[in-house]
Parts: sequence; structure tokens; C-alpha cells
Amino acid sequence: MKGFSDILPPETGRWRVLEERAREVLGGFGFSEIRVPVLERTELFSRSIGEETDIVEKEMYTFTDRSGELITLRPEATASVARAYIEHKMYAFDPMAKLYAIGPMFRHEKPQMGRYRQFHQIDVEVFGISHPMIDAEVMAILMYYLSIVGAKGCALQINSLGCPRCRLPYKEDLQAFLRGHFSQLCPDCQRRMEKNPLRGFDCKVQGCQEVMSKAPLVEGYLCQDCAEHFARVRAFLETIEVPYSVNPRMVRGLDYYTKTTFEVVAEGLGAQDAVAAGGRYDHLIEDLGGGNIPGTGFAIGMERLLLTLPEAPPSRGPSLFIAALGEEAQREAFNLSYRLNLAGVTTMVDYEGRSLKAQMRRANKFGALYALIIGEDELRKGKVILRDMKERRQQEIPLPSVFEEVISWVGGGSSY
RNA sequence: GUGAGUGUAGCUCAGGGGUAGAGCGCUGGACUGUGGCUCCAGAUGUCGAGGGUUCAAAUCCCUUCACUCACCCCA
Repeated sequence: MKGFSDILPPETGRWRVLEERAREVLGGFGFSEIRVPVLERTELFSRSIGEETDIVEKEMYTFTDRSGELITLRPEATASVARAYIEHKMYAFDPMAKLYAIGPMFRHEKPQMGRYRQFHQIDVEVFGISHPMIDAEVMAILMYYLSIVGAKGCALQINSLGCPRCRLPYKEDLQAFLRGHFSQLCPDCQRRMEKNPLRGFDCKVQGCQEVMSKAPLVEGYLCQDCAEHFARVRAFLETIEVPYSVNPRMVRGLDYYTKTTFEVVAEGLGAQDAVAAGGRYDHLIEDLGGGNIPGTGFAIGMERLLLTLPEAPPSRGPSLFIAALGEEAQREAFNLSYRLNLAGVTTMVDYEGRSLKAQMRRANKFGALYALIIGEDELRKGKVILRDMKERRQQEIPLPSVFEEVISWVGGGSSY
């Protein structure tokens, strides 16, 4: 299906590494995993993301189920995690909750580089903390994670969108400014001027960029609380030496963001260059029917992150390949390989009754470290041959002690 | 939703009205019981799909689908 893809080996190995590192890093910082459903009531997303956003207006997989309920495949995770936090009264133990979720998201967009209809995110959320320290902490964790998985050329950009109180007058002034330059704007910007004037900032049309370069910025409109919050976020980032730049033109496509917003852009990703993005959402929980509880978080686009990372290393082979000749030897090979696999020595056998040559070729092809040759002659003498594939050396070992010998030679660790 | 590009073997791609190709990979042989290198042989295709033009279409025309990239949007 368009925009939906299979992830095959050895690619799956790269995914597992990303997930394992995420669990390690986040666990280390005191985050717990939460698993939420892939389906939610449509209303959850229209209320949180915003009725008039592109995501809700034209990108959601929405349908009615067999009982007539309007449901949607989640286009992002924050809304679901917030819903779970409220529904299970997680704030009752302590308002602070540090949670993460990993899984697929769905948006009906036209696929292109770094953009798919089913894509995967590592989603990180902190509820119950309004202190600017947590904004900086969350960004630092993100940058640390990106660095340990080997992402190159990542840059953190931050901005503050203010709260509804300071954003409203700003929006009005910006609209007034845009009306004054209406004829110089592209049709798209003219159209979204009333609903979403901020969007003009990331318009790529040159005329719009010229106009927008003179447009008023949120900066000048932040109320004292918001301005101070932003200054302190920056100070905390500097304290722990997390490099960042302020991008006063950064805009978000989801309505719930307040105050701090941030984005990590990476080189070489094509048009979709945001690897991760997030920010503060102080009214989301309340809007969803919870208490007055602030929140902050981010999501990492796993496909995009993978695009910035090196190719998968060639997969490692089995520790041992058993080449058997004849019915009797095959039975011995079957028995041995089963027991060795149980003991942690990844062992392969041939299932087709091939010639010894062909079996050795397969041992080599799959990258086996050792080969065990059980032939009819050896069997009669009660011996087998253990061959070191790399050193090209082999020796006979007595059949009764093969199991122990192989374990001591090959070792117990699996190479998969 | 708009625009452009590409669809030929498992993969990367050449061919552009007249017998379906290369490299890599795959299977086997040379080496009758020992892998990588070399050499030889072999298998694999509805030439994306449907329709049209033609004595003849992978090739030209139309339609459609898929993939890719960009716009838009976003992770």
C-alpha cells in the first residue's frame, strides 16, 4: 500500500538499536514506557491538535467502526498519552509523570523522502512540571540520544510561541501587517492569513520571504512570564552546554503548543529535514478535561533519524554450520544443532541433502565461523571434523565429546 | 490536492518497431568428501497493467497503477 512499507532484515536490526538505545537513555533519566492504542476517538485529535490544522482537516485516517463510532488512527502520540494520563488519574500519585512511547503513527499524506503514511516515532512527554528546567532537560536528553545513536549534522533550534494571552495581540498585529502587504504574498499565504498567519514564516516563495523578513516577531510580544520562562530555558541549556540557536520564525503545525517550541533539523534529509520536534503544551491536559497541568515533550521521527545514520552493517552469520552426509549423519546433525542452539551456539544445518562441497559453500555464504563435518566414514570411526572457517584449519574430534568440544571451541555466545 | 521523473531477471541497469540483454546474485560443475579466487554451464521475466496502431510493439499512441522527488504539510 502507498506510504506503508515492510521493514526487512538487516534493516530491522537498525530499528532495534534505535529502540534499545531510547529505552536505555530514557530509562536512565527516569522515564517509564507507556503503551497506548493505535486507535482513538476522532474527537481526541480534533480537540488536541486543533480543528483547523492540516493534520485534522485532511490527513487523518478516520472512519466509523462497526458500532458506528467515529475513530481515527493516531496521527501523533501526545494526545493519546495525555488522554491515558488523565483517564488513569496518573496525577493522583504525583502530578509529575515522565513517559515515553514508541510506535507507528498514521497520516494520509503523499509520500516522499522522509514522509510516509505509516511512520514511527519515539514520543517523550513530561506532565506536571512548569519549571523551565524541564524544557532544557528534555531537549538535552533528545540531543544526547541523537548523539549516541550516531546522528550527524543535527542542530537544535528553539523558539517561544508565548501563551494565549501574549499570542493573541501578536496574531492581530501580524495579520494587520500581512493585510498591508497582501498583494506581495503568494495565494497560499493570502488564503491562510486569517486562520494561520504564522505559517507565512516557513513559506518558501521568495516574495513572501521578503515580506516576512520585515514582519513583527513573537519575541516582542511575549508577556513578562513567557519572556522570563524563555530566558531561563536558554540559561539552563547553556548551563549544561547544549548548543542551540534561536529561530524566531519557527512555527508549529499543532495548535496545543505554548511557550517553548523546538526542532532538530538534520542535513541531507531533503525537504523533510526535521528529525525531531516538540515543545511545551501548558493547556492540553486542561483542554482534554484534566486538571490545570502543564506538559512538555517531543517526538523523534524514526525513519528520518535512520536516514541520517550509516547503512546497516552486514549481518553476522551463525557460529557453526553442520555439514552432514547421509541419513545417519543428518540425524546426528539435527540432534546436535538443536542442542547447540539451545545452549546458545547459533547453528545451521543443510536441509536439502546437498554435496559436501555445496554445504561448505553455504557455510561460507552464511558466514559461519566454524563448520562441523559429519560424514559416513567419520561416523563409522566415531569421529567428526571441526573446521575453523577463517583459519582454514580442521581437526578430528571423537563423536561422544562433540557437544562439549564445540562449546569450548566456538563459545556459548550467539553471534546474531 | 498540484507538478515532474522513473517502471525491463532477486538487485543495479542497458536496449527504443523484427528471436529478451549485461553485471552482480542464485543453482550446479571443473575439484567423484572441504568454502572464499578463477573458469565453465544452467535457471529465473506476463519488459508494471489494460487497451489501441501495425504483417510485427518492451519499443509508437491512449488510459491506468506503482515507485521516486518537489510543492503543500510535518516527525
